[in-house]
Amino acid sequence: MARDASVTRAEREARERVEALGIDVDAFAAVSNIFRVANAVRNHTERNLLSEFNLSFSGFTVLWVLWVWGPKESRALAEESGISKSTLTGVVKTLERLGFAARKPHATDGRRVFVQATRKGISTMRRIFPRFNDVEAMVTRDLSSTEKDSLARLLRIMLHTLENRRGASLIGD
Amino acid sequence: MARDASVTRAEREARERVEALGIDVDAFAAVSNIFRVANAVRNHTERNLLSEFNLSFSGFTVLWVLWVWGPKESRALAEESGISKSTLTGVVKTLERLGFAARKPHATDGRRVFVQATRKGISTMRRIFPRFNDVEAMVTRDLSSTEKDSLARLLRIMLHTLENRRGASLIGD
DNA sequence: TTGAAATCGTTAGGCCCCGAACGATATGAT
DNA sequence: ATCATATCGTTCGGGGCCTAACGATTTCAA
Repeated sequence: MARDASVTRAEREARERVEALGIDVDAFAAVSNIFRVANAVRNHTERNLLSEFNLSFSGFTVLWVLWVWGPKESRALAEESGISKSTLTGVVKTLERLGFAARKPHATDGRRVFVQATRKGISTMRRIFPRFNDVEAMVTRDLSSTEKDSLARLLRIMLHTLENRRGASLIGD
Repeated sequence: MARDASVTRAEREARERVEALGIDVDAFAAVSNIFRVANAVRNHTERNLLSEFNLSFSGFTVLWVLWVWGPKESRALAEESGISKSTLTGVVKTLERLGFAARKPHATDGRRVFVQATRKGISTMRRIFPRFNDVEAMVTRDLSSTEKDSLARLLRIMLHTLENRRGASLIGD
């Protein structure tokens, strides 16, 4: 029962309503389930873990990147965190207010700015990350190790497709 | 090369930095890749398709739910769309302003409100959805049909785990 | 050397997003 | 019939999120 992965009622309804339109149902099911899971896990984590540290999911992500990669310029930090430069400005402001991160001007280039985690930010991450990983383990606990691997692999293929995206008619970068 | 699903540099860095902490690396890889893909596809769709109709991703989702399910009460509509009641209030306001949805009071219960798609909303969805599905097909084009099925199935297992979540110590619903 | 073009991070404006608190309405026990 | 309780959708306050436009700085070609 814990492994019951039957198609949900919502999915079935959607298929019936939509099948007449010549839709790629496999792609639809895969992608819409990605959104559902991401949304659910994100909300769950924000409510039950990150709120304890006054961190948004994005704030956590940015701090995590700084923890793993060390100091980083704004542009690269934004890209690595999956948010825009302007959003990063606000997120870093919040992290600064919380004492988790600090700005540092570039030595020779007056335009650039480095962002780095403070000691407090690093020690906080060391406390949060294992608990974050506990959530990751919990939400995947009904998958075997092989299945987790397989899931990650299929998603990596999609990421690769998105990065080297062709098909300009659809995408228009 | 299109199927190159090698572990990304970011992922490798993260593993090295994090392995000492007794982390469930499989869970970490699976979940973080879900976030990456969801984020990328969402941004891509908003920029390249939905902006043409002045729709946010949430606006699109809500309208989609109304299209598939028909009129729905606010509370259920919010839940089905994966957003909170208060967020729904704002999204429906926007959909009303665009002429895509309308509110309708409940016949006997003065508290409840139905939301339904307008004719314009429905005809717009009929135009958007096939193009949305084109994007879904594009981002999954390097997966076989079997792999798409497998991906959707693994994610459904996770959704089921999240719905029937136990482990109150971690989750504290 | 100087001025056009590129690139940096920030700001402005608009929507999304949440939890908490609220007024309005309905329910249910007395 | 009354009043406590529950539930409805909305409002409020504070962030996150985007694109477009901006000033500041750097680069590079004439």
